Amino acid sequence: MNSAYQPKQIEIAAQTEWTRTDIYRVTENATGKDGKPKPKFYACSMLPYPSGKLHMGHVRNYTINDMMARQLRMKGYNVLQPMGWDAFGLPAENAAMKNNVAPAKWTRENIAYMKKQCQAMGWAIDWSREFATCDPEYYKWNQWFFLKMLEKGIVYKKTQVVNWDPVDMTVLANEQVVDGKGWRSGAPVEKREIPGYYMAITKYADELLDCVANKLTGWPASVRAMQENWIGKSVGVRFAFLHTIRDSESPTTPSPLGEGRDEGSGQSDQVQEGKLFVFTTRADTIMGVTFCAVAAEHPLAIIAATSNPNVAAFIEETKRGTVMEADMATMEKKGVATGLYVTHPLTGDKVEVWVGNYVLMSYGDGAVMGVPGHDERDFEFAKKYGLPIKQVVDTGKAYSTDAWQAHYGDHGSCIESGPMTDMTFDAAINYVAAQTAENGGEKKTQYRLRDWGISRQRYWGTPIPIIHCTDCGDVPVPYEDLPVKLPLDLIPDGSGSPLKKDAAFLNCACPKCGKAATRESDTMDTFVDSSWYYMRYTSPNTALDYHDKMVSSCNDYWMPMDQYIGGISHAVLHLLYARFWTKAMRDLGMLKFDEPFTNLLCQGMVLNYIFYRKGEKGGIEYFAPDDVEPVMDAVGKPVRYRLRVDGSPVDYDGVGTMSKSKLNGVDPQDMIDTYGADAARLFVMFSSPPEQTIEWSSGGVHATNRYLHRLWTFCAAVSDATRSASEVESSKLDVDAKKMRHDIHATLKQASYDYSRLQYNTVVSACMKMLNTLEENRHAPPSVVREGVSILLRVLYPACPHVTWQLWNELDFANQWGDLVDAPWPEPDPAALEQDEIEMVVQVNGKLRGSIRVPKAATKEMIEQMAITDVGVARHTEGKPIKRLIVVPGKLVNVVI
RNA sequence: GCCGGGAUGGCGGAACUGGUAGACGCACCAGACUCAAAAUCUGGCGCCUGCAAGGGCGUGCCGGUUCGAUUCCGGCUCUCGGUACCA
Repeated sequence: MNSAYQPKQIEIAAQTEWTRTDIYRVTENATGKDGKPKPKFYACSMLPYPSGKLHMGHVRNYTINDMMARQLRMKGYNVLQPMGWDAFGLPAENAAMKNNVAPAKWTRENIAYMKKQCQAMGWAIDWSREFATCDPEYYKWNQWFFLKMLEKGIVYKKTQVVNWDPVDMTVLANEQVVDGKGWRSGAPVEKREIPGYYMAITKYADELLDCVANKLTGWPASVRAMQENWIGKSVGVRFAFLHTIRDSESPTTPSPLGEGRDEGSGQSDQVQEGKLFVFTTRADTIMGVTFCAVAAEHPLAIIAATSNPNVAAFIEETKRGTVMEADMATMEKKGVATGLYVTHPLTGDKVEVWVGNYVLMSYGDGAVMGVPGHDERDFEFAKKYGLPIKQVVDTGKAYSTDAWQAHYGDHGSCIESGPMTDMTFDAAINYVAAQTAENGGEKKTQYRLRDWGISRQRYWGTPIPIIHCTDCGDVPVPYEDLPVKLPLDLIPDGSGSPLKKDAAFLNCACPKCGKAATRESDTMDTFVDSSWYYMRYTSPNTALDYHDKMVSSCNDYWMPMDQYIGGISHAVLHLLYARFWTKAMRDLGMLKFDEPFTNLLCQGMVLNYIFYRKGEKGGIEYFAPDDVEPVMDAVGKPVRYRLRVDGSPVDYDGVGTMSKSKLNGVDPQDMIDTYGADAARLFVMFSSPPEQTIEWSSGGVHATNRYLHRLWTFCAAVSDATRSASEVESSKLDVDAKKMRHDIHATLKQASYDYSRLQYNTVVSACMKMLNTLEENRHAPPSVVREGVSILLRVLYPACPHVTWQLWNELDFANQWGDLVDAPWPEPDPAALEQDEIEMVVQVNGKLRGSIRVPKAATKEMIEQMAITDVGVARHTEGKPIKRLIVVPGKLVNVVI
């Protein structure tokens, strides 16, 4: 065999052979060597956005997936590992504007390049199942399912609030808002209400929550907690303050927000005449109400604004700014009195209505009762505007209205509460619900979760299959006319969707009356695409029912998915939408299971430095870290940064996830070109455990490269001597050979355990230890060396499939065990793990003072005797009485004095 | 703001259920080989102290539980992810 490791040559040869034999293609009827069906294992990663090049997050994600898939295949599973492209989305439109190229062309070219990179990485992907979400064959089913959900009432239309750029005259994504300003225009962003389609995920709130607790046992606890908190179930009372307020301009109460409301959130009758409904989890504090606060969009606020200029001005002011929750929650709490009064349902007192910017229209009824005595936000608000603060709950601790204290929000017993005085929390809640029942009051469950708005005023997405007819209204596109195809040659210009200006797309006939009509120009949120793509993979396009069904019959074999892998950034939105979508498909009779992902691994983010500069108009421009260099002070600490090309200054914005928009992604191609895919894969796996965030640094790739060179050189050196070595006979080995076998098998045991808990960085450590052991014992009996090499190659193979595959063949293991891809996973030999003597450490008062070697069969008394007579221990115990002796078998002795 | 993570040598990280802190590597230092460099090989490497044997300190900060705490509990700091139109 060649004496030098040549990664390029080896990797191309291996990949060529794998492609020739189509070795990673899987079917639903695979059988093992015993003729029995193999158990299936579906291991899938979140699909990449084709931004141009793979970045390190992709390499990490798909190598984790690949290690799992390859190891489980060796363990006898029928493993599916597919790949596809999340091809719709904003970055394609940005690239189109920047380079004057159509999103379709840009996307397709990126996919072609990134697919080559995937293949060069040697991932064991079944490419026969590949597709892109911008394929009409795929997004047709987004449209089909949208219409099915519309029929079922899961899809409905209402208004939505969006970020509006008044200069570019366009809707902005949250990401396109920087410091409250449009990213291109630099103009302050405003809120604007427009119509849109919604999916009623809140109808499933209870089931989604219940399954988090009872079915998602293979998910990380942190993700389950995040989903629970996101759904945010709270139990309380919804009741009304009565009033006689009327809009002076119209006889009936207006509904400025128009058509529907989130039915699941129970917001259907908030504008009911004469009643101001509020929801509260603290009905026990109802006697402490000193004001009511409504959102700026609330009907009472709108009515007040017609006659009160202060209110009108305040409502106008709240329109400034963005729709982002982080902005809403951190801004200064402000309000204005309306001069309107409602009646307290229990006391009959007059309570003034305020408009507050901290009241969210999207939660509950868009109105709250103000109890400054026991709610921190209300307390702040009351202090600011001089409203009365009244204590009505005794928490057993001192109370003063001077400053808020955490215990004011605790449960206790009611005081100064008239008929409710001395009531417990539960009694008070029941009492309020009963007393307000006559006017619609009731105990109620409220969710923080909102329905999913899917309409986007953008070009590069799935067209929403609706036709607007002046006579018939909104008409669904007939199923036989699907897909509504997206034109491929448009180039956006930054001022609204180009679909709105494309007559060929827009103009059509109404399916109902045949008159001229207009297509809906909004497209779907890309989370729609990612809500079910993993089921389309299971339906290979060779399947008979692939073209006329959303998912083929093969989906029943592969789903639910055994292991899903992806970034922690998707812990809530994507993973919640996918769960909802699955339940909706189930309810349409398409699936037999409730949850799509049995086990979930959330890999940590790969972070890199972020550099930017503010443009003249106020917009922001990002720079790639590779194009930036630091300027050092005398001590060698970076004080500022500049562009390499012209020395102009740029600002440093800390570290953050690698993203297309921030230009801080790192292309792995240089690493692959210099060291090969195996070294790159090994480096990424070695550098940290899968779930941990990593700050990118490339220093260290050459270490894994060095390791693979050492491995090759070692195998070449022992090749001739060990090729025809016999089986190990453990009883005939000398002490050194036994020790070597023990080390190899103990390390194998550890590595197998680490594979099972997906801790791949220590698997790599184990491989390094094994090579160290082999090198130190290169003159051991050939049978023992050969066994050691056979174990090392199989443990390393899932991480470095090319070099190990080549060595496996070179050393003639293939004849013995078969192709490495399907070779049996090695098991540690119990005989090799046996040890005659065990080393135990001895502590004095918990501090390490010595160590003893004890026979395997030593009794507790023998161990204690050896421990207290140890020299290092005696030095510290001299002259002091021993109070206690703690023996942890096989580990340590602690002498307490 | 709210929800969920994280913090261990100069650096990446290890330590499985409360039981030897720093495995495995990187960087660095010294030596070997070389005309020289690279590569490779050997040894050293938490901090302070000591000629050494040894001793003291040490897992973001403050406190607690325990024979024993990186690990459990309470309170902080900084940082990362998400926050519903980035994907």
